[in-house]
Parts: sequence; structure tokens; C-alpha cells
Amino acid sequence: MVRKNVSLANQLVFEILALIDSGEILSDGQVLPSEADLSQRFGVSRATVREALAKLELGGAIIRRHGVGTYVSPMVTSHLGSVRNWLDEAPSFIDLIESEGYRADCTLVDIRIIPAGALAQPLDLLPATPLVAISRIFRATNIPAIHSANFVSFDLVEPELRPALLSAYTCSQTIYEFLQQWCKRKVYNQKSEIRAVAADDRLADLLDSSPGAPLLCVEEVGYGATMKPLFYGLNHFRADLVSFIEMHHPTVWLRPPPQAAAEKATRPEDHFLSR
Amino acid sequence: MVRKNVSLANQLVFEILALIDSGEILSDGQVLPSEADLSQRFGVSRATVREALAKLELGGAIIRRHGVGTYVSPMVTSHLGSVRNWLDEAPSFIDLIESEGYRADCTLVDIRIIPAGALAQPLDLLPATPLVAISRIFRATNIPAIHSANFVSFDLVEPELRPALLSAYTCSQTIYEFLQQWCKRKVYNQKSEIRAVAADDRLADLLDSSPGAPLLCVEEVGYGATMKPLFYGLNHFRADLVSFIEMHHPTVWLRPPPQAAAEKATRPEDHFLSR
DNA sequence: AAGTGGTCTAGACCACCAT
DNA sequence: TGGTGGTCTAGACCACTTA
Repeated sequence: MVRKNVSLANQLVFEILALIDSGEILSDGQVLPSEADLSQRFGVSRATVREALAKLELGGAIIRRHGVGTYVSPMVTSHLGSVRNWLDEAPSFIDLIESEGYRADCTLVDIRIIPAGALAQPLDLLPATPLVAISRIFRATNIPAIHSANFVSFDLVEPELRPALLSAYTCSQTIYEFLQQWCKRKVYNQKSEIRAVAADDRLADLLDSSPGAPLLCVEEVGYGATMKPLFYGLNHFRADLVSFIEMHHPTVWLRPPPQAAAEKATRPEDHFLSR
Repeated sequence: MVRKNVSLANQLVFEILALIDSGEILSDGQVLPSEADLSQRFGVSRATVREALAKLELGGAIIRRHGVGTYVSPMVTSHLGSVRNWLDEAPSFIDLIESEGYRADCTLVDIRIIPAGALAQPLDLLPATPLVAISRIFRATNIPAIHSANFVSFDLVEPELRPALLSAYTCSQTIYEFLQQWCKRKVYNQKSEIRAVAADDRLADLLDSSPGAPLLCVEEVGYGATMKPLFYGLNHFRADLVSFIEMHHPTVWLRPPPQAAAEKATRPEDHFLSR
């Protein structure tokens, strides 16, 4: 096997995926060749084969049974695009939409500088810290499917790039690409919390939906090299268009017992947060 | 290290978790000892240490940085219970609720035999096949938090156990334990789809909520040794109490373009499905 | 009994990051 | 330059399933 800056195991992952895709490997039943067989066939050690198979199993593409063999997952053949996206490190919404056969596009709703306000806490900043706030809509074949609001401390933007930010921003890049280009930072770790919420008037309008309609809400915080928060994201997905798939169990997280609702007030970030 | 039927790597996982919990290991900064250090300290090879660290990283407990070191995840110390649950193979709703400090209990709403109907498709059965249908409510300190409906082909139940099923069923066991006890089957693989839905009248009543209130809905299909479906589960979580956490990105799944809604009809499974 | 995946080792070298 | 995690190997033995 040839080495080209990507690990042998990862090359194997996509080669096996291609074999599944083409159907070549499945002639005898639905079973993949044994690990010993694969290691010989590709000229790598069995440990490397096992690492590749572990990734494919995590992605839901295959199933391994001790003492029996390795199977192709029954639901994977029709959704190889999703598996490939899972194996990607940071797929974009555009990729996700297109991998399901839709035509994808993104429009910028708003970008501006606002004070951190209530976002100071998750971002570990002071409330007066200026944030870059970006609001975008992603459409699947003209149907608005996702609203994405992202917040990054303006102080993180490279000083010489700051003047150009609001005018030169291009909305098709992911938040990871944004942080790379404008802040020279990399996201090392991310926490995503998935909730169900009811659409408010603003979100209903943006997503061409009805107020009160159920939405999937994903709240993200990305952490950088020193484990300090780099960005805060609040994404809403139209429930009739989007769902999430897990091949294993997700972590269920119970909130603390209900408390008195926080007092309502008009804050700059509400324009983006829409809760 | 002593071997007691659980792998060295898994023992290491929980020993490291205990070290994090006790704070012993974090004296110098927030960094875990190096892999070489850990392998020497516990008397195992570095490969085994790496396997344990990989699991901890997947569970969101630690963060590894190439060339730098291994850190304890910033959000993990306050939620070690959730991490331990994630590392479990099949945690029960009871465990999940209790790990967050609530008092958990389960009540049986209904158990009966119904024809498969619309569930014939996901379960790969004929519509007339009899199913065991189980409807349960899980409460967190008396607040109804989860409604769980599970469906298993009655033919899977061991013939000699069938007469006793409806009367001897105990509702506190997980669907995995149910399949083990009554069907002698093991779930090898599971697909979970996460959606947002609005509560209908029935679910609102069961969950002490309002019709139209957003709910997290998790639809599961568990597969057995031969990759045939063993059970179908439809779980609804009150959105104000439950959310899911991912330490990496979930797989986003777009539905096919909207189609005409299926015609409404009164079917036996609707009593359980409530959609 | 044969074949599969699961666990574990000891050692090597590479890539990355801080100093 | 030294230490860290990332990759990879060759080989051993164990545990499980099926025939």
C-alpha cells in the first residue's frame, strides 16, 4: 500500500467502503473477508486492519461478531453517503444536505458585532466582550432546512484581518473553516447538546414553518488547544426534514430539576438566538 | 493487574475514571500522565493504555493532543455519571435518570398482543404477525420524563414461556434484558433515529405535558445475531427534562423529499405509537 | 476441531509541539 | 532537542461460535 500522508488504517476504511459500494466483496453471503484475509490482501498487519474495522463499526457500516465474522450493516448500503460523512472530521451542512441527494445552498441572514451578554458564560468571557455573530440559513433544494447561529469572540480574530471581516465574510464556510481562516485556530473538541424545541415566530419565519412547530436544536461549544471555548453555535433543524442517526446509544442527559424561568428581557443576542 | 473476565483496557478505563474522580492524577496542571507513564504504572503495554484512552476519548472524558499530552475534558468532572453510562453497553432508563440525581421509577401502562400492522416493515415481518407491545412511563422524582413503547414478535418468545408472559412481565427490565430472559436473544446492533415531534393528546396526557409541546423522539430497531430485527422501540422524552449530548458530531440524516401524508386510520398499534 | 474475532505484548519509527 | 501522542508491525494466546 502506498503512503500519502493519510494513515494506512484510514486508507483501508475508504477502500473497504468502496468494496462494499461496488458489491465486489459480498459475493459469498454478506460477510466481509476475515481479518487475517484482509491483512494479507492489503499487505498490512492485522492490528491495522482491526483499526480500520473499528472505525467502520463506529460509523455503523459493519458489524463484528466474535467467533463468527464481520458483516455489512443491513442499513448501510442505501446510505453510504451518511457513513462517509460520519467518518469525516467536520462535515459541512452543505455536504450533509448534498449527500442525501438534495441541492444545497446557504444564505447569510446577518453578520454583526454584538456584546456577549448571556453567551459570556458558555464562552467563558465577560458580558461586554464583543462577539462576531453570524446567522445563516441552509436550504435543501430550496426548502429552508437549517438555521445556524454562530458566535466567536471578536478578540480571537487576527488583528490585521478585523477590518475586512464583516465585508469579506463568505457564508459557505463551516465554523471550523472560519476559525482557521480568520483566527488561525483549530477546534480540538466539541460538545453538542441535542434538544427538541418549539419554533418561535422568528425561527418559524426563517425556516418557512409554523410557530410552535417542533424543531431539533443542537447547541454546540467548540474548544481550542488550551481547552478554552472558541465558538458557540445554536443550530435549528426542521423536524420534518432532518433527524439524527446513531448506531449506538447516545448519552442521555437529564437537566437539573426545573427552576424559576429567567426573567425576560430584550438583549442583542436574542435577535440571533431566537428562544 | 489482575484479570477477572473483563479486559485490561476496560479495567484501565474505570481506574483512570476513578483517578480523575478523586483528583489524585491532576496534581500537576490538568494533564494525565503520559501513555508511557501509564503503561509502566499499571504494568500493561502502551497499546492497551491507548485502547483505554481511546474509549475515554470517545466517551468525552479526555482530550488527546498530538505532541502535547492528554487532558481531562473540561465538562466531564461534573458529569462523570453520564460518562460511565456512555461506556456502559446498554444502560437502562432507570440508571440514566438516577445518574443525574433523580429518584427513578417505572410504571407499566399496558402490555398486550397486537398484530404487527405498520410495524411489519421495520421488523421485517408480515402485517398479521402477533407482537408483544409494551408501553411504559419512566418518572424522574415523580415527573413523567420518558414514554417508551417496545414491540417484539411474539414468535420470538420461547414457546414454553409464552403462557406466562403477560402476567409475569416485570416492567423495570430493559428491552435487552427482556429479549434475553424471554427470547434467549442478544441485541448485536442497534439503529437509533432522533427526531423532534409535537406531543399529541395521548402523549401529552402520559407525560403530564401539553398537546403540541416539543418532544425528543428516539425510534430504535435492534438487530440480532443474524442481523434480523429483534425489536422496535419508540421512545418519547420530555424536551424540558431531557437532552442528548454528543462529544463529536452526530450523523445528520435528511429525510427524502416530503410526500403526501399517509391516510389516517385507526390501527391497533396507534394506541402505542401515538403519532 | 477449525476458524473467527478479541486481547495483549514489545518494540520500532514518525509527526507534532514546546523550549 | 526532548517528550508527547500517532502509526504500524509480527506474533502470541484467548474466547466464542459453528459444524
